[in-house]
Amino acid sequence: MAQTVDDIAAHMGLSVTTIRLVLLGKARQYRISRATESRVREYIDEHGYQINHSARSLRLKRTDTLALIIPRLSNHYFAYLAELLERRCRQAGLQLMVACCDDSEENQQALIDNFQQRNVDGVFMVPANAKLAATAARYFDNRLVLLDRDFGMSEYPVVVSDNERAGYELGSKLLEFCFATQRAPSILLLAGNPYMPSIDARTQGIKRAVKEAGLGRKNLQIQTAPRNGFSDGKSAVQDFLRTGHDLPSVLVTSSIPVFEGALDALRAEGRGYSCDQVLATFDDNTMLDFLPNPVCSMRQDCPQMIDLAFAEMQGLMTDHATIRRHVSTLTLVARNM
Amino acid sequence: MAQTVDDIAAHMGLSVTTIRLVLLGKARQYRISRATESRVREYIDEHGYQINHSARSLRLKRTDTLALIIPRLSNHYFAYLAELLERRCRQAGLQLMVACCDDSEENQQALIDNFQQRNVDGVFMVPANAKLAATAARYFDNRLVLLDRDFGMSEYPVVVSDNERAGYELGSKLLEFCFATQRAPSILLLAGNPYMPSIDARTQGIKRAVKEAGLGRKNLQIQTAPRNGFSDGKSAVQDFLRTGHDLPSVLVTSSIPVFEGALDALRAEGRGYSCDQVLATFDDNTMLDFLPNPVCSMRQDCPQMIDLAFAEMQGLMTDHATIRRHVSTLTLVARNM
DNA sequence: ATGAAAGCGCTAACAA
DNA sequence: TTGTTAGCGCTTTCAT
Repeated sequence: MAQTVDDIAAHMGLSVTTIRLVLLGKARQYRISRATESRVREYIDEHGYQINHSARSLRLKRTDTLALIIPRLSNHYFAYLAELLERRCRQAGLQLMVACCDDSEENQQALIDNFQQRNVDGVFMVPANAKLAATAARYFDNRLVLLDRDFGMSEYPVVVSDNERAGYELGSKLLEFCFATQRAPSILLLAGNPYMPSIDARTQGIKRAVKEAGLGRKNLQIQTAPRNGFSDGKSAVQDFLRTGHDLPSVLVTSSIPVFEGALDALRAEGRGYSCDQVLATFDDNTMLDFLPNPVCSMRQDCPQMIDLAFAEMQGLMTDHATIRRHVSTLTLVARNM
Repeated sequence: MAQTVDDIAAHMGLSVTTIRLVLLGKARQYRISRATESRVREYIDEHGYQINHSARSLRLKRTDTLALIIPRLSNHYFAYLAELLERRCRQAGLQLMVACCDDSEENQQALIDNFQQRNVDGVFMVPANAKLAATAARYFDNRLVLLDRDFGMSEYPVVVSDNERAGYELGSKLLEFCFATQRAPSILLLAGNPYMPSIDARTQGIKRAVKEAGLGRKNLQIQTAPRNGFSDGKSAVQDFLRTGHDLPSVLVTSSIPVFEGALDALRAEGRGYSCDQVLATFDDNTMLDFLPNPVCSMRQDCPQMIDLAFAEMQGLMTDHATIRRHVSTLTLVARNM
């Protein structure tokens, strides 16, 4: 263990106050004599001093620590959010603790308990459901910012993407492409966990695009899956093919992991899959640029989302700012089309 | 703030010891009367109790917290390591703090200072250089496990992949494929930051494969870049093409971000790039399955690496275990070849 | 079978 | 211009 302020004071025959004022750089400003100040500075330069954060936290009832609860880091979207938020926190002198709940409600509750015990100053979270968000708000005295999923609770600040509009734009673009290239305007949407507001909004957006194009329900087939992972995409495709359906012109997935699982299954099953198959997904990935197919993706503006979320948190930690709902715009990225 | 043990004791007219013994489940085992125990249990069930971790840490000089320092989370390899380690720590009742140093030595030093002040019990890190590893070992009383990069310091436990052998296997496979498909046996290696031991080992492995195949230096061209990011891959390709070289049959990259940058540039520049271009990279990505080219990758065994690393840390935190160097084996994954 | 008290290292209020 | 002290909530040791 490093030296404490008491140690230094004792060794130098001074009081803790004197040492502390020098340490805080308040020496000149307040009252310490030049001589004393430089003596202390020298001693510290030589022997070093590292503050004990546990003690400071106990005293101040503040840990300068924030938490981020996400489903998983192996999903690039969440990893990128985590990277951006970690950097932002660090720049502000705060420590970020990242934890994954694997989309399990029990895990998320356990994490909330844990972060409460560890006295984190505030929490960013991708809520598993509305109830957990409410619990977290109570535990953390409303220093809570919700990310990615909007359960419609106006009591807490939330930062989401405009998923309905994204679905609409994506759907419109895809149908337009079908008409332009003499493809049948038929879409298969693989939706992981339709109970999540973000996934549902995306679905609704696509439905609206189909409807406004004057098309009907046979032009849009929807295959749902319990979650948003690789295996969900895979089994969704398998389930779809098993029913004897032909593959529609366009395949849309609700997230990158679902996209990967779906393509994996498609390539294995074969059945009419080729480079002509139009692919589309929500979220983005550089590798999509390199596929031979026509590929379309809706990219979320992660830097903006994190900026907004962090600003909200800063508001909550200082003045009790107004609670706001931020909706960030997605960008359509089209390749080979 | 939640209730403290003192609060509960005061409210119930008991002493803190009594409350604590019940809380710890040592009531029966020790001496508390059944009546008292159930009274206390009821009270706690009703009013709840969350331990104050700051106070506990101060007293015990132990935070039950570990740190992980990696270059960045937007690289899937590191994100996956982080996810696995976070889960492993959580299962052991420990908190993991993940921080990104962006491959900057100053950032890494700052993070080491920060984690020292926060009294973390141990640190996992991808060292930027040998000196920083030594510093960290001093700061954290040797509770340090190095990951991914082996600077040859036998004093500290380290978990790495067998990069030389991976390079050799990858090189051999690629040359073999060239012969089998009547391609000229020529390789271009794009190596991000050749000063990193892992990258250097990969390079040496490929060199050995070329040599053992009876080929010479004109069969292996190496273009280096300062780091291992997207822009490095991009500029490496641009630099290579600018010198008027033709693109060799095989393009190998030292990491996925370099791969992405390289392909991005290739597709833009055009010059002889097609689906016939053989591609290869270290590290793995599901999307590689979907490229039309012959693609080869060397996949690291992240779960095993994290198991080994965590076991080492547990050793360091209990008995002072022997310092070990773990070398994990990579798996070759070939597509369309 | 239960209680009291010291002390971890820091901060802030109050003395001198 | 500098010093003293209480107390944050917990754990541990020693008394009753």
